Amino acid sequence: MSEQVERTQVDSVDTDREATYDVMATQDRWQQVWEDLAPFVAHDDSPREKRYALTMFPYPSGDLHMGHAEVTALHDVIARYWWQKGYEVLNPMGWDSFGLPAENAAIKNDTHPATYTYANIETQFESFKKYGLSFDWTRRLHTSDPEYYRWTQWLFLKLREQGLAYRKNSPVNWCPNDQTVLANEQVVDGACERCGAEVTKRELTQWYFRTTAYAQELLDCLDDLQENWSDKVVNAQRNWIGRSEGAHVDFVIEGRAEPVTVYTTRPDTIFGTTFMVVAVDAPLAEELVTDERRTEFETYREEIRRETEIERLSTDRPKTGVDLGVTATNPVTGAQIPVWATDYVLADYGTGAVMGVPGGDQRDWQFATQMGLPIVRTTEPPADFEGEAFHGEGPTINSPAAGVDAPLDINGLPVDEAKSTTISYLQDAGLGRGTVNFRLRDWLLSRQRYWGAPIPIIHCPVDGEVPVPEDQLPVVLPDLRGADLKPKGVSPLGAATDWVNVACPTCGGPAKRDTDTMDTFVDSSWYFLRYLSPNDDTRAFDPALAEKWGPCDLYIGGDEHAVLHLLYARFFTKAMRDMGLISWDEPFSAYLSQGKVINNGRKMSKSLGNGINLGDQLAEFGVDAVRLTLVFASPPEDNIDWADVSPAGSAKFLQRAWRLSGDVASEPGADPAAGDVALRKVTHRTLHDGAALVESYRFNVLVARIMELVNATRKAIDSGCGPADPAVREATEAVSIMLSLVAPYTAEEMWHRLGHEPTVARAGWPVVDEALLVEDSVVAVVQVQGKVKARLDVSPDVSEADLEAAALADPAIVKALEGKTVRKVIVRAPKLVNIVAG
RNA sequence: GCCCCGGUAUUCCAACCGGCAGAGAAGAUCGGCUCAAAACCGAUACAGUGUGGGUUCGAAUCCCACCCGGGGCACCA
Repeated sequence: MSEQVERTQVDSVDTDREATYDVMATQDRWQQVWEDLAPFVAHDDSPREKRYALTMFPYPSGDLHMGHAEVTALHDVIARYWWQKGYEVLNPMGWDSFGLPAENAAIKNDTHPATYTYANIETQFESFKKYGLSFDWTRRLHTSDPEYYRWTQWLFLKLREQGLAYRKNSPVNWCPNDQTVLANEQVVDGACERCGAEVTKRELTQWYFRTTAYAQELLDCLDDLQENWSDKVVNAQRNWIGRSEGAHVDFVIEGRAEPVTVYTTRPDTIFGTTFMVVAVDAPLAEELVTDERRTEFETYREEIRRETEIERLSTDRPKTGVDLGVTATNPVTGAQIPVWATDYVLADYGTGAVMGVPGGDQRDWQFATQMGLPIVRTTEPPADFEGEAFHGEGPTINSPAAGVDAPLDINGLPVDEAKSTTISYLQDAGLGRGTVNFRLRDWLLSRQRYWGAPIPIIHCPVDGEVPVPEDQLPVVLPDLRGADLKPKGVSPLGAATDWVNVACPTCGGPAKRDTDTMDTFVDSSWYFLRYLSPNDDTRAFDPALAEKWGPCDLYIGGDEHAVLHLLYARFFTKAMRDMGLISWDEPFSAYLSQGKVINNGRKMSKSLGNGINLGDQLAEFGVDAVRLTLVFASPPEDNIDWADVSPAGSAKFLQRAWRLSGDVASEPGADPAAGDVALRKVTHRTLHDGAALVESYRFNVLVARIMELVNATRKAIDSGCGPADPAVREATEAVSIMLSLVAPYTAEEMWHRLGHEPTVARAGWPVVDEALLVEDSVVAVVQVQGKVKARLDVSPDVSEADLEAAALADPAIVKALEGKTVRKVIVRAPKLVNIVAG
């Protein structure tokens, strides 16, 4: 070979090295190619093993932001990995497009909520495509489409048939600003979760889903989910469901046939019950109050109703209440005790009535002190106890008190035994029974707003509640816009007279439509099933497809939905299973919660002026660098502080990786077996470990390992085996494939420069050569008293005896042991020897 | 108050079943390249793992107590 030719080759390599990677041009080129290739369409009839990857679909408010960028970047790592590993991957995306912001925007701009909604959806759709995600866009859906909410309404009717949707009158949370009721879950610290206004109570007839019917199962299944769900979320759900064990105890009321049942978790303290308290807003209080006390009671009740939740929840305020004028009989002591109404007892928890045990409950203590009621301790506190009520462990006392003749004696028993003994006694005597209670309430789903799925019920004066016949679904929203949507005391649908008045489907007489819409969490409780056949106009979803694709193998989203959305979707799944629509118990086999993107230690907000605009970041650093930054910054669950990370550093790394593809001097298909073994070992180790890292969601470490391989390849090219070695090609191809999970544009460009056809996303994860994972020699550490004194190069399969001998023969060890007696030698071949000497 | 999770170089983060505290990155300093700067290449420095005990031949890792931070529940009887 002439010198001339050699120099030309070198020159061309050098030119390539100097060339810079045109990020923006690359993005434009490959986006178009991918659109034509459609490599991520999931085929229902594929023989390959399925994987269902799901990310929480966005609400269409404006364009995508950093939060969307993070969750989808993380999600895409898994989805793309599954494709590379040979699975058929279902990875759909859509929009949760009903909701209040669109309605508020419509009022402000005098338009229809759909205008705002669908314009934003298009904006976000274009941004998603630019962002290079592996979504199957053929399955796109919007919950605000009549074709979608038709099936939301259908499911509502199915649930109603099962008795899982019902209407009841009760005090509910009311947001005076949004002019709508709120679910318990949407009230945070007494304020509306959405707008922050102080929530008040209103007595209204509303629709509920009977989530409590599944309370125990929702709790039990968490044990299995625990393995593949974030601890945080499992814990939050457990707390939310709030199971407690206790007893129902019946108290006979003077002059009343029916006893009043109370719920208590401490039946062992029953001897200390010196009064009874019922919730002031419970119907029971109204029933019990004597005529002499009625006026006083009603005044008090009005006072309480006017209070906001915030006032009611403040814990250190004085206890209030009214004596109802009746007495109850303590079932074990026979004592006559007064019955009071108060606001510190909740109407909708337990039975709405409580036995007042001031000696064992701080709230009762405060109440008793304030009202001058007697206090009896029933658990002996430790000698140094300085508090008021005592609810800890200790022997039971005064149960009964000295000299009192009672049918039950639990004195001296520890709390646990005292409880079970009391429950057995109550059960035998027909005075009560052991029971379980949940904090979880039924899900209030009615909303007095417009932009949601109308509840498909017609109210007929003759036939009552009549479901809209299935063949008349969907009940389409009337065309309202602008001022029609303003809160005015009656809901927008209620004011749409033409729409409201209909013929009763049963008798044909005049009737009215239900004027509420459903909470948007209903829409998102089943969308993962609609993705299976989003255009099927004959049914909500195909059970056969649910069988094939479900449940979701991984769901990624934010913790803000840890209790609401996830719990509701779990409830829907169980209900649908019991209706025979699906066979699985849980919708999401694994759940990964992603952290937030913050800036400078604070949440991004307009008022702080610390917002990071996604579009600006993409324009400055390119899609891949932003995605890489988000994936590399921290473990997925942790928050990312944008001030701590370096998208410029990511861009730099991508350049480094890209440059490798220009340096490779062997032809495509070059046999790597002939290549440099040292580099091949790094490549195969990285492929092997990389797969495990993805599967355990340690994406940040995966990136670090790819960086390591890039560094090793760079070194091999510059000062090792050189660019023509086939191991360099093998390594660079591996980088391209692994990088395709995080930085698809760069990976595709590299793949192309390596002489391959698109798309690298479907190239397949290279098969790892096990032989290359074995090390020729490893470093064994020799410690004396736990301190490292020598290192030995040994074979990985060295015997313990040989290793020990080698260690004791090492000059440094001999020196360290001078004048000492070896007492014990611990050998862990091939890694370590520890010599204990003295 | 109860329940979860976390605390490792200046910073973000690694460290498998207890076995050399450092994989990767940011920033810093120095050097090479350059008329110069950026980019690029190379080198260097920086922690004994929140605190105090315990178990162990050996602890970032396991146990106990406490401190700090994040999250959930909370007048739920």
